[in-house]
Amino acid sequence: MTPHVPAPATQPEPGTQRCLLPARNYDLAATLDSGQSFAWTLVGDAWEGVAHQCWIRLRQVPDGIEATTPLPDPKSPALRRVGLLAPDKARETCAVAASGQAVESGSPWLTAYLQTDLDLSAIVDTFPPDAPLIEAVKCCGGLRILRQDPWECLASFLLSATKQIVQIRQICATLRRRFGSPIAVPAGHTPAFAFPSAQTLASTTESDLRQCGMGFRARYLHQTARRVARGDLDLLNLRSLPLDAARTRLLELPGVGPKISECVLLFSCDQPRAFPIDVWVARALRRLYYHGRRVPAGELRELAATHFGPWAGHAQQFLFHYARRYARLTH
DNA sequence: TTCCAGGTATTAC
DNA sequence: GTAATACATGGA
Repeated sequence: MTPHVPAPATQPEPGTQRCLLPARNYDLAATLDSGQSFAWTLVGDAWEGVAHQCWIRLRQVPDGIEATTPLPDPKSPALRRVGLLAPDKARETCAVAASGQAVESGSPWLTAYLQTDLDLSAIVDTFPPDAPLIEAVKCCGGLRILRQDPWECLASFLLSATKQIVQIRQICATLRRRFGSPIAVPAGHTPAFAFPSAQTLASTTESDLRQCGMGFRARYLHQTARRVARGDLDLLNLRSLPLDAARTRLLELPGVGPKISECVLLFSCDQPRAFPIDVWVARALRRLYYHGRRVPAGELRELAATHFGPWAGHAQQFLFHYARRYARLTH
C-alpha cells in the first residue's frame, strides 16, 4: 500500500529546524497510529508529538520522513533540551537553519526512534508464507515498529489495560500535562511536556495519579514507578539482557503480566521476537489460523513463539493493525 | 442503559 | 493447571 505523500513544504517556519530522514517502504501514519505509542497527534498533514523529551513534527515526504523541531533557546536553559542533534551540535547549526535552510545532517536519536534505517522488506521476507500474513502485509505495508524509551513504554502500557487506544492517549496526555516538564515548542504553539520520569511519578501519590482518569491502574503505575525509581530494575540495562531474562524481570513488576511485558520488550527493548497477544491479536490468530475455533490461550502463545520466526513481533504488529484497521475482525 | 476497551491479580474449581 | 471475577472510567 502506498502511503499518501503530500507535497513537501519549502521553508522551515521561523524558530525551527528541519531535516530529512531518508526512508523507503515507511508508512508514517500506520506506524504512529497503530497502538504502539500514545504520544502522537495528527495535525493537518503532519504528526506532532514528543520523543526523547523533544517536541517534533513529522511529515511523510517522497524520500522519507521530514522532521521539524524547535531551535534551542539560549535564554531558557530549562527548555534547552531540543533539537534534532545533541544540544551542542544543535547550536552550531542554528545559524544555518535560522537563515531558512533545511538542516540536512542526520539526527541519530530520531533515526533510532523511527527505525528508518531498518530494511523492512528483508524482515517481511523472513515471515512464514501463509495467507493471513501475506494479506496483512499487503494491506499495511510500510508499518514499522518504533524504538521507544523503556520507561515511557512501560508506564503507557500499564495504563492500557481494558482501555481504548484513544483513551490511553488521553490519559498519557493528562499525565504529561500534570507531571511532565515543559519542553520547547515553536513560537505560538500550545505547550508540550516531557513524559514524567519514574522518579517524578514515584514522588506523587496514588490519588494524584488517579485524578488523571486512570482508575485502578493508578496503583500499578505508582508501585512500579517506586520500584524503578529506587533502582530495583534498571530499564535501560534490560536492553542488554537475553529475552527470557528481560521478560522475567518485567514480570516481577506490579501490574505487568504476559501482554504488557511483551509490549515493553518489543517496543522498547530490542526484542523482535516478543509477541504481545491482546484481544485483537488473539481474535486475529483464532480467526485466521484456527478457522474461528475456540483455542486455549496456551496454544496461541505456542503458535506465537514458534510459527513467526525471528521477527515475530513485526508479524504481530501487522496482524494487529490489519485486524483493527482493515478487517474489523469481531468476536 | 448497557456494553466494551492493546490486562492483571485474585479466587475458585 | 485453567476458568470466572473485580478493578475505574469514558465513549459508543
